Order: sequence, then structure tokens, then C-alpha cells
Amino acid sequence: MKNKTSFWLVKQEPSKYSWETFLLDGETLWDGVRNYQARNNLQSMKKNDLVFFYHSVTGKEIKGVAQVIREAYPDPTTDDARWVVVDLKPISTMKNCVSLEDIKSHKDLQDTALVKQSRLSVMPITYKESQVILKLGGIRLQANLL
DNA sequence: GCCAACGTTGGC
DNA sequence: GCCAACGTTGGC
Repeated sequence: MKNKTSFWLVKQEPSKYSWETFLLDGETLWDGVRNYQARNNLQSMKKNDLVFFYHSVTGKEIKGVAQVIREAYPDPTTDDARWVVVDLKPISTMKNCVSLEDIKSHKDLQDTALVKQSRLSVMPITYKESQVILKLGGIRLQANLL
């Protein structure tokens, strides 16, 4: 069932919300997105989709994999109806964090939005790219997650 | 509806 | 801390 799940990548500065904090929280709502393209990606997420968690600015590496546990709903941190959040929970921490350098230098990851659109904070990842990232990260997900 | 000015993001 | 890239805003 390789096409059942979509893959995504979200960025966050660890000084604002780190993977470690996310692990302690157990789950979080992904708030604060104020960009239409990123918002559209949030709205496209389906329950059980898998989301790579990237640390921007400090670290510049993918720390782990999260899963969508609640699909898009209005962002409670604003009255502006345009913005939405999803709920995520961490499911796996990378054995080897996948750095931006790794991604840029890997031939199969050159076309990721992370490389091409450095300012986008929520982006889709293709199935093929996701498999490369998982392999570089040294983790295997349970088959029932894919 | 164009575009200059301005603000923000994020790599370096 | 700088600056390139990009999004948003507002005057015309």
C-alpha cells in the first residue's frame, strides 16, 4: 500500500519549538502558519500522513518523523479564519539526522522544496524522496504506517 | 492591476 | 549580522 500515505516536511526553528520539546509534549498543534502555500499544504494533509520534522537556522537537519493525528481545523491562535492548524505526534526519531548538506548533495533529493524553495515552511515530499530520507536517517517505519 | 517599498525567512 | 529570495502591502 505504498500510495496510501502522503509525506510532508515541516520546518521549525529549534529555539521556537524543537523536536525534543515535541517528544516531551507527545503531540502538538502546528500553529502559526501565515503563508498561503504552506497553509494549502496543511489543508491537504490527511490523517495518518507522515511528516518529517526539520530544524531550520540552528541544526539544519531533519530530526524525526511525525504523524498527522487530526486534519486541518481553524488556527486557535488567531481570529483570522484564513489560517489552519493540524495536530501532529512524533513517531520516530532519526538514528542519523539528515542534514541540509546531505539533502543538497544527494542526487535524488535535489528537487525537494526544501532545496528549491527555502522559505516555504510546509511542503510535500514525494514517496521516492521519503524513502531516501528514511534510509539516510537510518530508520525503518512499521509497514502499517506506510 | 502594476510595481516600489517594506517585512520576513533562513542559509551562509 | 548580512543579504538574497520571496511574500505582502499600499499608492497610483
